[in-house]
Amino acid sequence: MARAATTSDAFNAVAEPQRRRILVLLKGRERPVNELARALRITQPRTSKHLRVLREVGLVRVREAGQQRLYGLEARGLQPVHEWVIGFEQYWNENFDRLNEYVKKLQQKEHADGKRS
Amino acid sequence: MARAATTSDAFNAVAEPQRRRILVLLKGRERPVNELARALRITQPRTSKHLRVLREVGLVRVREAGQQRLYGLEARGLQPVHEWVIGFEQYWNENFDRLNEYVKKLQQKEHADGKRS
DNA sequence: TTGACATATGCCGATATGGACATATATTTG
DNA sequence: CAAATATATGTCCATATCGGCATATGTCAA
Repeated sequence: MARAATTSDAFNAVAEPQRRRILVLLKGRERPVNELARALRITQPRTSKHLRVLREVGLVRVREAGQQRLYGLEARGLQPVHEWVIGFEQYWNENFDRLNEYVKKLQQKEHADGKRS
Repeated sequence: MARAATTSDAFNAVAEPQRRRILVLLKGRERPVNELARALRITQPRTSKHLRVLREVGLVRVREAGQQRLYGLEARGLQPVHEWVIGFEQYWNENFDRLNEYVKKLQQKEHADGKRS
């Protein structure tokens, strides 16, 4: 077998730096391809290809506007990523460390109390 | 130029399904390589390679324990991902839509009041 | 219709990757 | 030390990409 396809879901689409930048640029307002290309300082073809990936995984939508196409953010597609990551929040949060210590102390106390009674 | 390296940051490390599963398995407790391999039903070498990637981007830490190595979650490495994604929350949240409508109505009201006064 | 402008695609080259296998390296035991 | 157990690595294969370039497709204006 070979390398697994990587441009098939939001996680992979977002793994590409340029694509992340595109999404950031689309916050708030739609933009035509050339504008994005200029902003990112990359060629138009490359921009179109990234946009295609983003479109295929549902992170952007297109709207025809005369001779140009306006790309807009489809943020809902980022929810799976958010939900997955948020599942780890408690593990990096300082509060978690404190809670952990607290629980530890509590257990020691319980232990002591247990012995005592 | 050629393809950009993809296993150099958390975003890319997490783009791989198996690696995501490994991280999930490491929530709460450390685990030796073989246990992970069995749980994921993938070969040990493959598991070690995924762990290497995760280690290089700082998402897991290793601890020698006799003849085995215990891998533990280093959730802090996921913060950049979380922070990036959270920046889009308002755009997918329904509340945002409601807030938007609310603001719009408020502005109309202000407008009306302005006219009236 | 022709020309200018905006995008999308196809093709090629260089390289990164995931996976399977065999094997090297360590550590613990007998 | 030798055997067993646990991991890490190197090699080979097939394929997925990213990027550049040339070019096809589509749209609007004169």
